[in-house]
Amino acid sequence: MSKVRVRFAPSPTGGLHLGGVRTALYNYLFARQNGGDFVLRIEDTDQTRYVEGAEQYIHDCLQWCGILPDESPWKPGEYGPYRQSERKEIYRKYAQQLVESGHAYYAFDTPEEIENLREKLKAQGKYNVQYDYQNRLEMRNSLVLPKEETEALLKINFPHVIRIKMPRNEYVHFKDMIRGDIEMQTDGVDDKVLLKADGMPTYHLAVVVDDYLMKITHAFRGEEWLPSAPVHVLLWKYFGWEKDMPQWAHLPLILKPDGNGKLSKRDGERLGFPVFAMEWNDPNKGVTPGFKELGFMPEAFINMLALLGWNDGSEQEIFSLQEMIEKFSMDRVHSHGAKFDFEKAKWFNHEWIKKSTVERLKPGVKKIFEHNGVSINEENKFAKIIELIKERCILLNDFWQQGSFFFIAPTEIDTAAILPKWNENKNQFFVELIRAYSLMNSWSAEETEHTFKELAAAGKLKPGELMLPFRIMLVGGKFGPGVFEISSVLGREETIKRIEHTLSLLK
RNA sequence: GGCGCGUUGGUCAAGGGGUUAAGACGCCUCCCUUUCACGGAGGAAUCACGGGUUCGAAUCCCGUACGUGCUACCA
Repeated sequence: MSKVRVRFAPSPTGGLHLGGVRTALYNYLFARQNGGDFVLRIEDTDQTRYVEGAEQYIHDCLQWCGILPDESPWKPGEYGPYRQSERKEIYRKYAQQLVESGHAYYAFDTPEEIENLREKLKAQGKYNVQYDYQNRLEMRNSLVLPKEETEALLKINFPHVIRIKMPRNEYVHFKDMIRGDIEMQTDGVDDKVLLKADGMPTYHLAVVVDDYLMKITHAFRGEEWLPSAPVHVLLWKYFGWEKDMPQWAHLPLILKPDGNGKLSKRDGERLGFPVFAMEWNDPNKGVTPGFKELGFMPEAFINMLALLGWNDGSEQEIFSLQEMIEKFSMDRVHSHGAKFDFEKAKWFNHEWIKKSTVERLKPGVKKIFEHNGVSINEENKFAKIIELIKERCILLNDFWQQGSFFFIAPTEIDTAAILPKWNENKNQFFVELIRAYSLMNSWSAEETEHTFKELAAAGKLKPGELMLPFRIMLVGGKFGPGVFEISSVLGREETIKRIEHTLSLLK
């Protein structure tokens, strides 16, 4: 049994969306689980859609997710190059081999001629408007042209493609790791172009040749590839590589949360959530933020993604990468698409924030604070703050909203929430509280609470009615952890200053 | 239109001939907390439809409907 070898083959045409990351993740899990290799290959044969910088971006996304493969396109590697544009010559050689064996042919039809064919078929009311066994003999290709003419055209480099000659009325069988045995008839598939006029291969030729040359044992891709799978299976056969054909798995689609259809970038914009792992800066279309920028932890992101289409059969929902490697199995991946639910995605992140240690959270949270103009000098105090507020943060960015008041005195005090029940007795209480606090020997949450309650009892006031005003004085509004915890972190001086400030506002 | 794939609460889903049809998200009620969360208890809500097979079907088979994908010199 040869070593397991999988590949992830994105095309550098835009941001890395949810489905792409999930395909990469499943590839990664499978490879790690079996002690195999995970190859990253770049499908950049469509030069019209190629976007500068997308390769590096894909690399960065996978790195952020923690699932970078062993061999990247930037290292030569054992089976490189990994950019298909750099393998151009290889594909031509194999395509010609197919022509020689009679499974493919040269086609010299111009785009207009193809268009004419389509128009003609439509006019005849034909259902299948495609270049196939029914009409290939009426077209301009090496099947009908005399040998000399074909050679002459090739010699003058007349624009041409190489098409596969799809057999008529044959059945192609293959096994899908998720769907089981699949049988498809060849008639439904047209004579796919294998090599384009610009010399680049199409996906159909490139996957087969690359998977063979790179010794791929398991090929996982989106469900949208299922209809053209017979072409690929046939190609493996025509090349005589049948025994090396990888095992297939066609992954379910990720669908729009509302309505129907595949999740797209537009849906994210429309519904207000990201669809890319990381911020994607399209040179033509501008910046689209990703899960990372929104404050997702990579652990939560891949956990959520993995569970969108797979579970281990237990009630467990929170998995670390390591646990996923241990428990993942392709035969428990669903065969149907799943609608993406952003609320659930946020729940995963919340769970991960709660479960993460302060040490894990610290660097990221620190960056957010620094981004907001607060530099962290006291590590211990910062750690205490994170511990105090992490359970109420759903996204990493919430740490700022939940914790900024520890560093910056609130500029807006919600006095409207205090005023209705405010009176002279309460005012007096806080004046005395300031004095009592300034006389305390030490400063802890327990002690400030004790002093607070004692003073309230002395003034015959209910502590409960005083705690809300106190909270608002310290944080500006009705939120945050326990008030005495807050004042203990804030320190005596700052606590008193904030009480005084609000008191002056209430006059 | 053709072909492929699919269909368990609003969403993610377990379950693969006998179950009171798990669990999670979201929603609602209550408790805890005189903030907000966290936590705890409870609630509403589901086997697309029609035929078979069977003593018995969410589960197996067929059909229909619906959804989705492909039907490019895009991947």
